[in-house]
Amino acid sequence: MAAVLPVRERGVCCSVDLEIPTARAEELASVLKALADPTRVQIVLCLRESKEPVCVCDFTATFSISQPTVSHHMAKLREAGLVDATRQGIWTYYRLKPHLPANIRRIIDALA
Amino acid sequence: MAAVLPVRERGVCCSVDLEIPTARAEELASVLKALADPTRVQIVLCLRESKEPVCVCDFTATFSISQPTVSHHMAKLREAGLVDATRQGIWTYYRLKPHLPANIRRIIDALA
DNA sequence: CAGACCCATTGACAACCATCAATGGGTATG
DNA sequence: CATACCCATTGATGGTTGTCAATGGGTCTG
Repeated sequence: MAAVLPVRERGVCCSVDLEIPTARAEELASVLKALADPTRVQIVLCLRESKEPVCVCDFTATFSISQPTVSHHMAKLREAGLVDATRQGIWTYYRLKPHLPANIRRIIDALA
Repeated sequence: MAAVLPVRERGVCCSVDLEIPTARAEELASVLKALADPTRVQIVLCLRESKEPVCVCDFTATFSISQPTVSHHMAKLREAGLVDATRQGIWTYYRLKPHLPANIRRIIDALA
């Protein structure tokens, strides 16, 4: 169980190999930030499950937060490129963006 | 391509079915929050790749941030239950916690 | 047109976050 | 013992975030 620890020499620290470029890490972090809220997790999972786009007013009816806050959350998801909005009459419908990058899709699937 | 939108009636909004309980959404959000930083993404991916635990001083040598900031990031990952620390002499080694929940593991794997 | 409805934006505020300088505690070396 | 090293904590600061009240712009119904 106790992992064997590397032997080291005082005063000698080695740079670590980065697995991904910094720019990519920033992209990923921004997507993760968009998902890092309980309400947005619920919204994304709901959109993932729904075959049809979902109307904002239903989200407003579901969560115990104000309508502007729901709108704010939808905007966050939109800016992160995770969702897609369509207006029809007075209603705005959201869906998960089709053809999300595979790894983003995997993250979302892992939440369910 | 244009998705078919549900027909609605004015003044009638329906609560949406939540896919997961609120408590679980909060748990997931807290893990996502721990991952939602470029430096921490790099750290986690590095730990994921490394067979041996990694010494903090190497992270300090890798990123262009101060030592207290590195320490702060490690603490965040620790509090989120993602990593594990072992002291040996003057060194502190971190590794991904073994036996992470499968879905958390899947999220981390999706970052690579 | 008048009113009701849906939604986004703005402004404000408290809470949180990433960062650093300074500090202190623990550990090895000479 | 004195020094050097590694790391965590504290305090402070500028930036970001989640939230709401207020507002305004669109859109439909009567």
